[in-house]
Amino acid sequence: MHENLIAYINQHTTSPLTIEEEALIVATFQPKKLRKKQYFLQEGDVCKYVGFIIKGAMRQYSVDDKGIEHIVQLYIENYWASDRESAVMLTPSRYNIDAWEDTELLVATVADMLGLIEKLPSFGQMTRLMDQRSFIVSQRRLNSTISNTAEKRYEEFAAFHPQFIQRFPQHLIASFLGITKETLSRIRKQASK
Amino acid sequence: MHENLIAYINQHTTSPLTIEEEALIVATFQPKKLRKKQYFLQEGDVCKYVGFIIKGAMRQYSVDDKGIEHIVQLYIENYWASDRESAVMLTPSRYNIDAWEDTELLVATVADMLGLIEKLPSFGQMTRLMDQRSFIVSQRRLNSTISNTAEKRYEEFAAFHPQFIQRFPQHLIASFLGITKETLSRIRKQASK
DNA sequence: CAAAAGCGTTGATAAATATCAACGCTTTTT
DNA sequence: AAAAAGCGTTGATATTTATCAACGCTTTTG
Repeated sequence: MHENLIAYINQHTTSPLTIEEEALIVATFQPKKLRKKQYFLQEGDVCKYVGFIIKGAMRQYSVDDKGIEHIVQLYIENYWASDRESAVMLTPSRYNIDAWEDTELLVATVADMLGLIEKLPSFGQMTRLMDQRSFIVSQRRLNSTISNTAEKRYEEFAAFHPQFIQRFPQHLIASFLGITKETLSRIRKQASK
Repeated sequence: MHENLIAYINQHTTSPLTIEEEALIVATFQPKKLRKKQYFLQEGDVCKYVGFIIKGAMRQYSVDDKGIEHIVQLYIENYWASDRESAVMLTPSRYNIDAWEDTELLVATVADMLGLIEKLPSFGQMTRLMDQRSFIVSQRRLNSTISNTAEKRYEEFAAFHPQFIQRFPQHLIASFLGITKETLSRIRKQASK
């Protein structure tokens, strides 16, 4: 169960975890299963947990006045699910996070994460890298959104994230790209000619 | 000159810098002046420097096939200017960063920054916080972009970033929001009624 | 197994936004 | 001081994207 997480940490650090450190990781992260559609975080709650996905797929989204969902993040295996904004700022979340497929997670509290960062240099290094990469990916996506047409955005997305295309239905991809499902359907029709 | 930076670090850490640590900061960060329009980073170069703005204003932008600039970031006093993507991944930057006003910076190399993070716990703490906040701000902006109309996006931006509205011309704000200057002009006209 | 919900597609139409061109005003450059 | 460049605005028009409604197919649910 925890092997994936250990391997993941070791891949993202310069010095691998010692046996004792591994034990601390195992003791800290609790396995948890979510059924499809089950919430991991609900809008309005302060995010107190971080989940590492062992198996499954999740999504993070806001809901506007009209009740329309807007996907800000898609998660699959080896991704960290949580609302960093809420967890860091200790503010109520503007997002929901739920399971799109039945999902197995390893869960730690935000407080536990801070403790691990203190105690394990490797863990601190890994989370720092995650923070940096999250920003990088987000900025790229932002740049793509303000620079490109919907069509180009979809092409780029499909090229760089084929895993997501296979895994999530089109209407979620459309939402992630900031367009309607109808528009995406038409874009794909055009492109296939 | 370095007082702003020292104060900034102390504001973003739990334990203030010691005298020795302050000396190390001062020794590491070199003052640098940029004239208006001067580049701090050019597209295609690997970002090797990080600049803390003492006085002035800068912008970071990509240029598309048609030669149109798309602003991904605006910087003023107490902001850190750099392309994190290029600096972390060691890849050629897709962005330009230049001075919008005459600007005074304190500059360190990316390598120096890594050294400081190793040596000074406070500095490590501060940069971690910066990484987290950058992501948070970016994700908020992304959510706003995919969820709202141009009008709402501008309202939100004006409400949360009045400093930028005063400091940068409208066509840069428009680009930052992902719309044309004409559209922003019309939005403002509407809103003023 | 039947009913319902989820998904992708298509058509007709409306709304949002971009494009192109022109103008007046201010600031910067020569 | 004159010329050029930068900025914001407006009008006319084109393009992109959203909205609303309907349909067929598949998957899930009762």
